[in-house]
Amino acid sequence: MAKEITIYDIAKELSVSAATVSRALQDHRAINANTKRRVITKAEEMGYRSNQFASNLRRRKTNTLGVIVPRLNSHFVSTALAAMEKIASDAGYNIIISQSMESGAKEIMNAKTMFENRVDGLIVSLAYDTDSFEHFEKFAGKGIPVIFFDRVFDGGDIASIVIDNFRNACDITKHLAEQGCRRIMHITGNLKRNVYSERFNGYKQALAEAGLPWTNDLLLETDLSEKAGADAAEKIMAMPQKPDGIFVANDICAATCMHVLQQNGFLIPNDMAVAGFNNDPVSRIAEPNITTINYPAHQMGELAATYMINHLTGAASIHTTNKIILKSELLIRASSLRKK
Amino acid sequence: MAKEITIYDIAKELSVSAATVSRALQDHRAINANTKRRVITKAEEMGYRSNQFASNLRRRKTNTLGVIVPRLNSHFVSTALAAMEKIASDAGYNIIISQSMESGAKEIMNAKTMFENRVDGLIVSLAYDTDSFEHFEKFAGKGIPVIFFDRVFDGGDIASIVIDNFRNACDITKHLAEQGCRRIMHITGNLKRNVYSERFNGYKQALAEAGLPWTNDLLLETDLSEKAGADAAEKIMAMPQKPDGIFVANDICAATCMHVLQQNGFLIPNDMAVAGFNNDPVSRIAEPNITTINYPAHQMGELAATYMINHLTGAASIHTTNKIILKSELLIRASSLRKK
DNA sequence: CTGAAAGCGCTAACAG
DNA sequence: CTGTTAGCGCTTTCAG
Repeated sequence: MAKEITIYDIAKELSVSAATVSRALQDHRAINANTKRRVITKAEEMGYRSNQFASNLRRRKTNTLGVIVPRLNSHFVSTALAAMEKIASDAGYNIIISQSMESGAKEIMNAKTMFENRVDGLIVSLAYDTDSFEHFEKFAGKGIPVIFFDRVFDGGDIASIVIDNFRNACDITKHLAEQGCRRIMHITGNLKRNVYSERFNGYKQALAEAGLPWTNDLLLETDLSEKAGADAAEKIMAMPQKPDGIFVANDICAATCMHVLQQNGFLIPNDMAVAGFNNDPVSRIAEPNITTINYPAHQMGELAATYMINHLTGAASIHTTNKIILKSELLIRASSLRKK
Repeated sequence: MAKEITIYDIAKELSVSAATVSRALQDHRAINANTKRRVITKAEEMGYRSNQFASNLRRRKTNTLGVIVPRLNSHFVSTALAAMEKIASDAGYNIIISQSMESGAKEIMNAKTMFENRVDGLIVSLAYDTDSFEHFEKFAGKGIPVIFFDRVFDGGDIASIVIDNFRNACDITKHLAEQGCRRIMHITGNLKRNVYSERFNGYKQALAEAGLPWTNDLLLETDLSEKAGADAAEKIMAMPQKPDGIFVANDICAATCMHVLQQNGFLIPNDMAVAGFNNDPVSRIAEPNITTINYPAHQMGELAATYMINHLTGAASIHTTNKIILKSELLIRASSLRKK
């Protein structure tokens, strides 16, 4: 393997010092334009590539953001990540990504790796069963900013970007009630997580406001996967007293659930009205189209990254704003709209 | 900000050398078990975190894989990435990800960053308009392995993981012909890319075999987005001579196209039979379910990462196997299945 | 505008 | 089993 060219090699060739080469390469203003040109040309010619490690080591800064997400392969997550990557990359930051696979234990390991790789900042959406903040405290201790998005810790004054899950769930449930639903079921994820507990609370609140009773059998806790939707449909069909409205905490699960119900002869929305959450592409393709909440995944990713980078460059501190609530809205579609 | 603890600090506290600390921390076998314990305990106690840069600099190795994809937010890509991340992470590798946004120019910049960050290996799926190999040649020059997946360069002896796009397209088209379609249209992406050109060729081959003529107006080149599907439907409805079968190169585009056609009164599959590609969740949720090709995204990601890591650890060379073709298969569903 | 020199924190020969 | 030593390649005062 060919020897790596260093700034010293370039310096020697040009009979200047390594310091000059280093400065020229960074376009330092105190370097003669002509010298710069010579250095850059020579570097190219010799096949030089800068060594980020040496630079990072020396500068004590990595220009890298760490991102930990529950899983990569969800429409919401990958959309948010795509936006973050774009912002970060435009600002000269790299992104290292890892997935907790919904496991708190894995998340702790991920955080450790990010810590040792000295990310300049960390952006996180929590795993299903994370219940300790400890593994993120280390970052705070070293002055490394941590921002949470979507799945965040309840309360506290931790920087986070969310939507108003409570209100959205309230709106959806209220809408179902207005469509004449009297037994509205809620299918959701792990209630430990803010996003699901808040939606559950919003749902209950709306039921109460509509004067509808809530009973245990109206709640189904699942992993919200495609398969969970089908399973949920089976359970619903086995219920002695069936629901006439179903509010599912994500679209993909809502779609499969609805699909199985339809295959078994139930009419949507008349026998059962269905609503999801996220505005995933499937909600627009399922027939009937699924009523949902427009979740600004792209904006959320964009904002998390922008916010982080502004903090890192000193343009604005993360500590002055603790919680950002993005606008999200109810999209009423055919799956819940009953003819009057 | 608190001072960073280094192995020297630990060494001093314990009255041993830094080398011993370094070794103990790596669980080097030539270190007394007792010493190890003391070092590890002390490190924890002092809040030590290893500095990967210093280590990388010294070892000339980063334990990082670079991945460049066209975009993160596609079901195929995020599924493949999720699988890669898992394999890499289990093997102690980090992953840094960047997206070319379908632009060859951006891809070149991404490659440069990966190069300077000294990734140990690079995994790539090409942008729409990449047509030069140059930016990857640098890697080969330094002995850094590069593996392509899905969107690869045509021919050559470059390590790549693909499916048999030609045959799959052939199968799909043949199936449509067997269902009685006589004017089969093909909606695809940029024909510069292997995946689309091969599908196009397979499609034409099957037409020829079925004795069906092909004319220019049966091909529609788009960006295969959700919106492109709707636009395509409009174009189809404006065609003087409409197709009776449509083979779309991805499911999401097929789904929206089909949806708009249905809204305008066309019956699927009887007026027009529809087929997609990828086995995206939407293909299973659209009504009727969409005939498609089961694309092993997960396996592909898994294989790319495994293959890369085996090469890096010396377990198997990338140079002995050039091209891996994964099994993929036609899934016939209601969108193309006509009653006899 | 340029150079000399020191050191970021870690690892790996080599020598005991 | 442990210590000594010499860098990895770069940046950045400080001094011209």
